[in-house]
Amino acid sequence: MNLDTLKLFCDVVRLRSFSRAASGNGVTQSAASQAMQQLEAELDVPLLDRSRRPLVATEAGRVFFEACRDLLQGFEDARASLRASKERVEGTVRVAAIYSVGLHDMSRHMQPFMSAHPQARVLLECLHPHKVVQAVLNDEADVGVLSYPTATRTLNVLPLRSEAMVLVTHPSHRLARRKQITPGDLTGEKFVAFDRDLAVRKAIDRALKQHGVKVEVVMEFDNVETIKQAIGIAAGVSILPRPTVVMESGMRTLATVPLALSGLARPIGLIYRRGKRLTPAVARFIDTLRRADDASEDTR
Amino acid sequence: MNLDTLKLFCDVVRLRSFSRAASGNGVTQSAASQAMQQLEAELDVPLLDRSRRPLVATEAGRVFFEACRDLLQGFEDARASLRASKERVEGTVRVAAIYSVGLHDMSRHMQPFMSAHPQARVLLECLHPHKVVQAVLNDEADVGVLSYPTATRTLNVLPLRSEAMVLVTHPSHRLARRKQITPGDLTGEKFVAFDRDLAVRKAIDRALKQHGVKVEVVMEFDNVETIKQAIGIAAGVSILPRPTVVMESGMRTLATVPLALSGLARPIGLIYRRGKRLTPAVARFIDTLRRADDASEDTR
DNA sequence: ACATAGAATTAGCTCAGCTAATGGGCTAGA
DNA sequence: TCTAGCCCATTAGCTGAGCTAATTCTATGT
Repeated sequence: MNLDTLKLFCDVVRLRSFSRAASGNGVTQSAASQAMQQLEAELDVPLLDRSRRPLVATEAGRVFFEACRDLLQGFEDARASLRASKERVEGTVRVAAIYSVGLHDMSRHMQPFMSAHPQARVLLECLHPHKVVQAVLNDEADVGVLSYPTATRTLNVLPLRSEAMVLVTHPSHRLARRKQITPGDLTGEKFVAFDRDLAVRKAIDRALKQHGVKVEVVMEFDNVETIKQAIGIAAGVSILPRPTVVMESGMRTLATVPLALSGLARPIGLIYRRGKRLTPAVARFIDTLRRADDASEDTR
Repeated sequence: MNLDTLKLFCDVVRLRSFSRAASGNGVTQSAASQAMQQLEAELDVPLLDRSRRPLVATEAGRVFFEACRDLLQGFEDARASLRASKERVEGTVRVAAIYSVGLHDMSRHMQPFMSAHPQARVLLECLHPHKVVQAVLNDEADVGVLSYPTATRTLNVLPLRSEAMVLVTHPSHRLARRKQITPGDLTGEKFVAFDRDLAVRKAIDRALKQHGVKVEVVMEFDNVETIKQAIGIAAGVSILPRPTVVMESGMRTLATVPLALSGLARPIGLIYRRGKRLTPAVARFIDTLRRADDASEDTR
């Protein structure tokens, strides 16, 4: 059962003529005649009364004509809505980012992309690190931006930059004025840490242990914002990526001190599904991100 | 664009599997794969995300799936309603009859047909003679029953019977008591005639003229009932088919006298479109009619 | 009755779409 | 991490559904 046949049938009924309907559909009169006979055989009902000139649809033919009309209309509608949704998705980039990157950097990087591609849409969602990975795996996001990205069988990684880690303290803290500190200065300090299951926590712990430093963990949080608030009420110090505290540092609400802990830096990367064929919009978005981070490298 | 392909697509989405959908539709996995690729190419949109196992529909795929679902449902509905309408029409006989036959005979003939074929439906419509022909020509009736039927290129005739014509008078008329009359007895009588454009009028005029009789036409009507009413008020006499006045004759409200006008009789016949293939129901109905009229022949 | 337009029929061909066989990529379980 | 198994993609080759061209048949108007 072919939609072209149904279209042909509708035209035959409308035009009351096989030959005109046929030429209208780019086939011969013979083809139309055969198609209609086959249709009638398939449905086992005479649809057209050929004993009159010009031919007319039978009762059944009229019923079927109405139905076909609606059917074809419905199909065209579906096609149209598909085209529309395609346009929409084509120009859309769905980004899942961890809080600390999303809140500080993404909006900044998105500006040049948006102005360069006005037809494109960027959907940014800030999530817990684990959720970022899940979102990309479930194809709820085209790309994910997170720290300490790890490639898997299904995920590709594109390193973006490496963020320097600094000591962050309350402005009145004894170390706040120091130009530089050594690992040993931190011994015994009250420390506001990341949650144990975060990669950044493990990296910091490893670095401290490597330098033989032992701190007193007083609080644990899963995001930078809350840690900053804790430092703000002088609950302790912490080690955070520099880009996440530039604003507070500038406003003197928090103090930052460069840290000489070898190998401690937070790598930021971009992940996407390995198999996935990237749309032009997504490809250009990734390009924009890489370009921006190459220009303002913020390592060490 | 094939409905089978759309069905296959729906099954693929539902079952989340090419191979299961394929075997469900009686084709190989290869065929399904090719069909889906072709569908996606046709619509220029990826409908299925094959990079995950089990596969899932893309956003566009889900949209199209919904549409296809409705489409296929709609088609099946149309098919079903077609089947239903076929059944209905199959068992229906649409009869168009002239008043004088319809009112007196048809209901009588229909009884045995209906009881023999309880599933059948008979629609009887009583019309003006010209309208009877039109109804059959326009396929608004399967068969027509009328007097003086004439075959044409498009109409076949099946003679049913020939009705004797009798003189009909008011009971108090001077000729009412006569056993038999000769043509000459009618000379100068006030006469209630059929309309000039009716075949029966022409037949009566021809017969009277043939016997050199001249009557005084005082009224003209296009149907037997009105003529009978006119006779009932003693407006004049008339010549009518005997079957149309048996009741009035029995009740002595009108008088009937046998008429010796050679060649004057009203033939009743059945007409149907020449090209038309008669349904079993119509064929059996015609059969019933012929049988009944053979049994109770009412000629001369 | 004839002419004409338009549908049915027929024979033959072409390619859309199928199968069978094979190759490649997820995914799971050791 | 490696491997087995399942599932989809790909390819080559074939078959018949559906097309065209040519002819015949039929309804209708003159």
